[in-house]
Amino acid sequence: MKVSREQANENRQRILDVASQLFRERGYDGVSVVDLMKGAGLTHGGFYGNFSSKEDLIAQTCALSLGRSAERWKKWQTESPDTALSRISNDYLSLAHRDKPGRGCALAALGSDMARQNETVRKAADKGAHDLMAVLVDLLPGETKEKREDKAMLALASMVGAVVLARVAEDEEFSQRILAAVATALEAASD
Amino acid sequence: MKVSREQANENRQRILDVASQLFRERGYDGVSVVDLMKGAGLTHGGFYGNFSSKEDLIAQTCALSLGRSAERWKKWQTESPDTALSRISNDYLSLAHRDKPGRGCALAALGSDMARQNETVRKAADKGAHDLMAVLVDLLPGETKEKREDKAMLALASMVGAVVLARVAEDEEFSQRILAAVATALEAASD
DNA sequence: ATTATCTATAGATCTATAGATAATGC
DNA sequence: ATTATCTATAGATCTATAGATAATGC
Repeated sequence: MKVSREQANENRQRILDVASQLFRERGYDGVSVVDLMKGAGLTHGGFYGNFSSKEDLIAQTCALSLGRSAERWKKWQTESPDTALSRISNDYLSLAHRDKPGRGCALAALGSDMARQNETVRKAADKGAHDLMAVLVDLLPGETKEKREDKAMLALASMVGAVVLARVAEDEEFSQRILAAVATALEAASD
Repeated sequence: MKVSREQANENRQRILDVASQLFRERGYDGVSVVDLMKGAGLTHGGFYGNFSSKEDLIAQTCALSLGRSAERWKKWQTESPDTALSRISNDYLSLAHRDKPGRGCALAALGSDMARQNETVRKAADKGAHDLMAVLVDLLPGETKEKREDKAMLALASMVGAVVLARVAEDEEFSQRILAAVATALEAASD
C-alpha cells in the first residue's frame, strides 16, 4: 500500500497539522500516536517512518503552530501597520480564541506543558515566542528599542495569561472580564 | 498494618501535599498514583481509601495550592498593606519562583492543564483565581471598584503569563527580561 | 469489630519495533 | 528495487479493585 512521494509528503504534513491541533485541544499526553494517526487517516505503525519519536513530533508542532501565529501577525502588520496591534489583541483576546484552543496560540494552549518538555521542544517554543515578540516590538510606541521590547513582553505575557485564566475560569462573566480588562490595557499601551 | 486515626489523617494530608508539589513539577499526567504514593511513603493500593479517583485528588490539590498562595498574599497584606503589592510581584516574578514550580503558583505551573480538566477541577481553580484576585483588588489604587478589578485582572494575567513564558524560554536573558518587564509595569500600576 | 494499609492483579492503555505488503519510480 | 504504509505484537506503563492483614478503639 505504498503511495507516491508527493502523497507521502502530504501525509506527513497532515500528521503534523492534525497533531498540532489535537495537542492544543487535549495536551501532549492527551493524544496518543494511535489517536493522532487515526485522525490523519493512517495506521499507527507508519508514524515512525515520519518522525523519530513523539517528542520529535512535539518539537515540530511547536515550530509549526507558533510560526503560523507569527505569520498571521506579520500579514496584518503589512496590510495595515496602524491597526495591526488592536487587530492582534482583539483577535487574541476574543471569545472565539478562548473557545477554540485547537486553532489558537500554542503558548496559551500548552504553555505550562511546554515548560516541562525537553530542550528541543523548549528551543522551538522559545524561537516561536521570540518571533511573536518581534512583531509586537515594531507595533508598539516607545522612545528606545528597550522600552518597546519591555512593552512587547508585557503585552505577550498579559495576553497569554489572560487566555489561560479565561479558559480555566468556570464563571463566564469572570472569564469575559479578564479578557476585556487586558484588551483595554493593551489599547491604552498603544498610545 | 492499620495506623491510628490521627496517623491516617496525617497520611492523607501528606498524600495531598506530595501530589500538590509533584503535579506542579511534572503535570497531572506526569505523576502516576504509584509515583505519588511512593513519594508519600505508602503503597498505591491505599490511595483509593483516601480519594475516590485521581481527578478527585487533582481538584483537591487545586484548592489546596491556590488557597495557600492566597493565604500568603493575605498575610503580607495584613503585615504591611503599603508594600504588599510589590512584595507579591517581586516574589511571583522572582527567579526562585520560576525555577521552583513545585512550590509556586499552580496557575503558572498548571494553567493550560487545568483548562482541560473536568468541571470539578475547574471550579476549584476558578475559586482559587478569584481569591487571588480579591487580594490584589484591595491593594491596587483606582477610583471605582471596577477599575481596581480591571487592574487586578491585568496584574494576575500578566504575572501568570510572564512566569509561563519565562519557564518556556530557553534563552536565559530573554527569560529574565520577561520577568523584569512585567515587574516594572506592575510597579507603575501601583501608583 | 472496625478500618487503614498492603499485596496482587485485572484490564486498558501507550510507545515503539519487526516484518509483511504492494505501489512507485528508476 | 525501493519505500510508504499496514498488521501484529512486545514490553512497559497506568488506574482501579478485590481480598488479606494487622493494629486501633469501642
